Amino acid sequence: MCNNGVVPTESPRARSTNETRDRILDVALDVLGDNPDAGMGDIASAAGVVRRTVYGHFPSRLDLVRTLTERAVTEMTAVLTEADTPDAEAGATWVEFVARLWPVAHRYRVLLALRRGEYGEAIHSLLGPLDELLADLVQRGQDSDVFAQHLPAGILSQLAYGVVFAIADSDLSNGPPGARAATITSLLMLGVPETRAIALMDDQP
Amino acid sequence: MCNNGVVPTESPRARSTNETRDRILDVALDVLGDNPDAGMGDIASAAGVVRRTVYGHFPSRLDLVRTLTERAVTEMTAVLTEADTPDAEAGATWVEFVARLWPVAHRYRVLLALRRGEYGEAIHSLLGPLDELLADLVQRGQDSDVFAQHLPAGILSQLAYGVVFAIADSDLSNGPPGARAATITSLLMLGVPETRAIALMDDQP
DNA sequence: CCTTCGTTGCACACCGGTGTGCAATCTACT
DNA sequence: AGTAGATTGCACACCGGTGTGCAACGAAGG
Repeated sequence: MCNNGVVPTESPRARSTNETRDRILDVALDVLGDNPDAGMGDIASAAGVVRRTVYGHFPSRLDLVRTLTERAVTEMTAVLTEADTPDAEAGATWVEFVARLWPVAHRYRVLLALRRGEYGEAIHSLLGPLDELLADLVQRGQDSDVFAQHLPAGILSQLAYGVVFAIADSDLSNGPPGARAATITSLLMLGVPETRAIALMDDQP
Repeated sequence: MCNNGVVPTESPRARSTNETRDRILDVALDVLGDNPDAGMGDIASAAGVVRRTVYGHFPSRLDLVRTLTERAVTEMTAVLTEADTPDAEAGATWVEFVARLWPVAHRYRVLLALRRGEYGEAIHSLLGPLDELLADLVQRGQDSDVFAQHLPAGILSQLAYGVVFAIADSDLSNGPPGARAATITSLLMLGVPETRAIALMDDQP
């Protein structure tokens, strides 16, 4: 146990272990993204591993999903804080946010389907804090008359980033057209006029 | 077999049969709406009938779902044709359409969840013709510069009435606020300016 | 060398939902 | 009364996914 360096250099043994664990998580996102009802066996096969091994890392299917969700929340929260410069105009912040969110939403598109059903409760609770941050952003936009007030911020934020996931989960999920569609659609839903929305998007390509 | 009247008066025997059949369908919408993964047993119980009886009317679960979908398509198509007066402005037609569509979308909200998964293909194919009608309406709106053209009509129509179902499936699905939220949100997505959208809604309350 | 630990390949039990078979029952119609 | 048809209450087989147990293998690490 010689851990002299400042960095907690993991033993090559543990590193290999974490690699398979991460690979399982990555491939699970992929497989479940295509078929949310895929079984542990399908995930294991796709990861080049035996079903039993998956259970070695994740005692139950719920554990797998929960870990996936935690990752998603972490990444999305990071994306939001990166994009959120409190003194900036809310519309510009939103554009920045969706641009960074897009690839993440595409990776975690499975959560849209898993939100309902068995794991819905677990997922929803993990998503809670992020929802609040989002609602705050929309609220700021409404306070500064950048976003419309036809709906309360809590609901409007849900709809706006719900549609981003919906588009990320649809056929046109690939490439810039999808990202652009998601951005402008959500902006319109937030009450940003079309001309203004387009201007915002062209500011930060 | 005395069928003298002009109306094909069904024998009270067959009528009673159809009643249970219809009750199963109605209650299935309700049960599946709350839990899309509910089994045939749950539906049977809720309908005050034994599981075996359900299989008497619908040989397989797929048959049940298909029948439900066919009903939905029929009702929604009717709603669309009622609201569609080809010479009217597209925005007003859309408002009229969503207003009539709302209760139907709420009843058939389960289709949103069932769209993915096993029955997705069957549902999607049945929904095809309706999708085309919807795309046509949106196209007309775009041609007359009432709807924005940031997205092709086929995609925009999907998003616009997808959000109606999404709201009908959400918590605020009950009462006028939900219907109003769905109408204005979809209008905004279609590129109708907020002030114009509100004016349209107030025209036909 | 020998231990440790992740991985493997079986095995198994369990569960829940699906769909079927069949005799019994009840009710409406003849 | 007798019959046809819907409903019932079991029974059963089947399937697929879940989660566990255990012996064996194989490579890193002391």
